[in-house]
Formats: sequence, structure tokens, C-alpha cells
Amino acid sequence: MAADAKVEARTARPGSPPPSAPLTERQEARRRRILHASAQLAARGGFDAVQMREVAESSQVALGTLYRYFPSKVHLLVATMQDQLEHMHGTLRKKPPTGETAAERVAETLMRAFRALQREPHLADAMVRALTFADRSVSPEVDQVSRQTTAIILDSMGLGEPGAGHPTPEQLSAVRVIEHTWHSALITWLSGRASIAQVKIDIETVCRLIDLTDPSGTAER
Amino acid sequence: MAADAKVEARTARPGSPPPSAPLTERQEARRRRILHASAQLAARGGFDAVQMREVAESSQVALGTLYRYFPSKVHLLVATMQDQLEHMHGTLRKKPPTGETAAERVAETLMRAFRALQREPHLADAMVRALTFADRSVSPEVDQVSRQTTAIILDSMGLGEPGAGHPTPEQLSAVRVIEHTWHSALITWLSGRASIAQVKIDIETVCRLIDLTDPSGTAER
DNA sequence: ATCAAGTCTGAAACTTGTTCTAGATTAGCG
DNA sequence: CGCTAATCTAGAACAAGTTTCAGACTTGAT
Repeated sequence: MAADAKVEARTARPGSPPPSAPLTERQEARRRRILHASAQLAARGGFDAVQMREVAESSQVALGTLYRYFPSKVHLLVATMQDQLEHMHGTLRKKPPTGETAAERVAETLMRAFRALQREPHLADAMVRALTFADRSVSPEVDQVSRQTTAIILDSMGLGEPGAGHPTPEQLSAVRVIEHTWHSALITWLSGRASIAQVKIDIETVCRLIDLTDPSGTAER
Repeated sequence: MAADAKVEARTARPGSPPPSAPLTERQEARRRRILHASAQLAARGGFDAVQMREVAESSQVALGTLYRYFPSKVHLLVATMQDQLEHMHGTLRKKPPTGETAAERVAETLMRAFRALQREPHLADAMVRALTFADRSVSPEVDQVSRQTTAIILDSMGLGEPGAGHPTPEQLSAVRVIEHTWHSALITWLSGRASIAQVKIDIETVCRLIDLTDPSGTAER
């Protein structure tokens, strides 16, 4: 078919550099199918249930093609996480947190995200395990996830879009620490070593760091 | 059976419940050999270099036996970490940190541990990856590692042995958050996404939480 | 000394992630 | 339209974790 001719890139290699070349419609559709199958398998069964052969089959793609799009299972799951995170960010944007202080708002946002994850614990398992198991070859993708998470947190602090105040180095470090806590607390919850209540407490605890690093009074509404 | 009377346990199943039954000398020796081989392979090559067949061969044990002692690669590496942590705790005990505040002492202790890990980055990689990748079947062992880490931190705060003050719930939460940060920061460093300096800053940042939760003035020397 | 139960060994088999190959399709282009 | 390069497919092949099995060896008890 002479169809979807134009927009095409001969040398499209979806895997290597992130969006190195624009994809044709069919390629975009394949990519979507793959991510969908991945999320679906992950949602019931977690990390182990995402088997590359099954993903390939259920997204109607040859195994080799799957590997061309996502060079490893971890790459695939991290990409799945990116996908879900975008959703989440969009959702959160619509209903911003209402707390008085920045710390409260961040905690509120993270708890909201946590509740979303609780609805699909297996999916959460697959994504988080992939994220922390990722080695250097996945760094760019993991970094992207990290930036996205940072953006969500800064947003909820009120430092997101307006471009008003640049966050101070102390604040950035606090945000990194919050992310660390967030990931690690999720892991302890997923592996059954911490209760939901404990995760909540830890998140609230770490969020207090924010007020501690507030350069002036910007944390207050 | 009135059997397995004395020191020996006929029914010794090293794997299942942690130290369910005492091991014979030869079993103890096997266990040591295995852990040693594991650490050695990990030290050069990290997680991937610890291949079960190689561990078995280089510890002079059949593959099946290796699996009887450690039911999975992750179990093996987590046990390796327990082993190393004991070392570390012993070493740290000898030279307690000297900082003025509890926060300083904890940060000092963690940075010392971090420096030790930097000497064997591959080993650190293997252990930390195993730890965060562990699923529920490894929970007891991972929990043990966590308790050991908590003990080290409480020790350096000055709440360890004396039995003087029980830590408050807030302090325990702060310690948990510190552990979260510690693990997660290690991961970002190991995967090349954060510099040593950044890890240092994050540790110092999170340790400030301690002074924040100090019930009175006990943090001061 | 002998026995029963439990352990260890060596080797093969199975599983799932990853790689490779030959041939069919598709895309961009003159 | 017809060519060429890239992509996709089906399927075999390979690697490392894990399981399984028959037989040799140990251990503690009779």
C-alpha cells in the first residue's frame, strides 16, 4: 500500500536513542499495542507475568520486533511506567492539592498517587521493580521517569509552571530525597514488609523536609 | 521421631526458615564457601557475574546443594549482604562517629559505609540490586537486613545499646526514611545517574530529619 | 556393625530472556 | 511501475536461573 507514505522514516530505530526518528502510523500503533499488552499482563501477575513471548503474541508482533522497539524487558516496563506517569500527571493537574503548606500538598499528591497504585498493585509491582532493577543501559529512560516525577512534585509545591521561583539547591535535594523515599517505600509495601499506614507516615515524615528547606514563606498559600 | 536429638539436625533444611536447625561443621563450612564465592564473583562483575553454576563450581558444591542452601540467586545475594553488614557493623562499632548532633553522627556513619561500598562497587551493585529486586519470598531475609541497618543507625544516634531511651515513633519513621533514602540513593549512584557528591548531599539532607524529630535535647552530646 | 533418613553429587531437563537468520513485506524514490 | 533499503515475521538457537532424578555418601541411632 502506498498508504502512510510521507511521514515515514526509513531509518526509524525505535529502540536506540529515545525518539530518534518519527514513527509511521503503523509503527506508532504497534508501539501502543505493545505497551497496552505489557500493562495488561503486568496488571495481573506483576513483573513475572510480563513474559516477552506473551507480550509479543498478545500485541500481534513478532518477538524480534518487540525487541526492536524495546531492547529488554526492563526497557519495556520502564516505558510502560513513563506511559502511566503521563496519565497520572495529567490527572493530578486537573485537581491540584489543597493543603496549606508545600509539605502538605506534596504529601497529598503522593498519597493520591499511592492510592492509584493500590488499585493495580501488580502493575505497580512490575513497574517499580523494573525501575529499581534497571542497570546503566536503561539510565536515560529511568532518568526520564525521574524527571517526570520531579516535575509532579515541584508542581504540587507550586514551583511548576509559573516559572516564578527557581527551586533552590536545598529544595532540589529535598525533592530527590522525597523521590528516594517514595520509591523505596513503595518497594517495602509491594514486598509486604510495610503496611499502607506505614507508607503514609513515612511520606508525611519526609515531606516535612520541604518546609525545612523553604527559603522564605513561599510554602504558604 | 525421638531422633535428631543432639547437636545435629537430620532434618536440617538450611534454606527455609532462616536458622531453623543448627548445621554441622561441614555444612557450616559449605555455607561459608558459598557465601565467599558469591562475594568474590560479585566483587568483579556485579549482579550478572554471580552465576549460580559458577558459584556452585567455585565453592565445590553441586548445583542442587547450592539451591538447598539458598533457594534463589536473590536469596544468596541477600544472605551475602547480611554477611557483609555484620562485618560493617562490627567495624563501625569500634570507631563510633564523632559528630555533635545525632544527625551529624548518622550522616557520618552512612558516609563511612558509602566509602566502604565505593571500594567494591560491583559487590555493592550485586547486593543492592538483589535487595530491591527481592519479592515476597525473600521478605524475611530482607527484613533482617533492614533490622540490621536500623540497628546501625540507631547505634550511631546513641540509641543503640544503653537501652536508655526508646526511640519515639517519629524517630523510627525518620530512621525508616533515612534507610529508604540510603538504598535508593545507592541505586542512583550505582546506575550512574547520581554522583558521589549528590549522594552525600542527599544523605546529609535526609539526616536533618533526625534533629527535627528529636523529642528533647538528647541529640546533643 | 548395621540401618533408615536425610544430604550431596552429577547430569539432564525445563523456563524465560535474548539473539540470530532467512525470507516475506513495506516504504520511499526515480 | 519497479528498485532498494529498512522493517517485520516465524522460528531456531543460545544463556542462565531453576527443577528434577538416580545413585553415592553421612549421620545418628539401634
